[in-house]
Amino acid sequence: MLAKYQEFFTGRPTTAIARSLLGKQVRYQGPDGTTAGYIVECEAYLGENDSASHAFNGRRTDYSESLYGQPGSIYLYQIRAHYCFDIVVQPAGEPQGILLRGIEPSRGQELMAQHRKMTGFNMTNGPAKLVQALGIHSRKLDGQPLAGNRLTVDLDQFKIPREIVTGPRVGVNLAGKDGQKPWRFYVAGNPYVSGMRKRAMDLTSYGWRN
DNA sequence: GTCATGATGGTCT
DNA sequence: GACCATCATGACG
Repeated sequence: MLAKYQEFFTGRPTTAIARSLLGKQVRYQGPDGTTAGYIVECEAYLGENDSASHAFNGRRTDYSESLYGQPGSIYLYQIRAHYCFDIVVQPAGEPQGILLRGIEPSRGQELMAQHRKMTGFNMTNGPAKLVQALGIHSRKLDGQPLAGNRLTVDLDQFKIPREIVTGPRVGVNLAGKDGQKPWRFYVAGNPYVSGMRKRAMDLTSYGWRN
């Protein structure tokens, strides 16, 4: 199982891995129940040469150490009063990652609403929102492998996007070298994509082919 | 429904 | 002491 994850998260450009992550399912088995959702939005961070990456110019500290770990492991970090969740990709020592920015709840919606104290699309349409909705509120899982973990990604059961939209990443320094690079990917029309305009939402199919 | 603003906590120099 | 891969709110149209 571990081998399957390592294979999926290596061997192709990180942008290609990010695209193929759309429609896969994230699942977390928390103490109060299981929550899950389909990935509808993510961003690629390309490591030492990416001005928006935590590892830009080879920066390496205890804080971001897990970004340098095995492919298919968890990079869980804090930004202001919130937690965000990256999947580490590429061989160990190559600090690239994919930030999950939006999921469409598929299981444990009531639990998510409790965690978020909110309902509807606002529950999971942002990187810190989805982490909170799943029920994660610490960095305990930082550095652990996804394979066999209580926080994991299901690579076998997935939905297929009708169309994938590409654009500049959110919240990064636009003036930086790679600030405008089109390394954000999302399912066109899905209402759980962060910042999705209401008129752009496809409320019939949510942007899926199946 | 769109936009600007302030709160927020930990890390790094 | 500055910097942030953010979020919720409240003002406007």
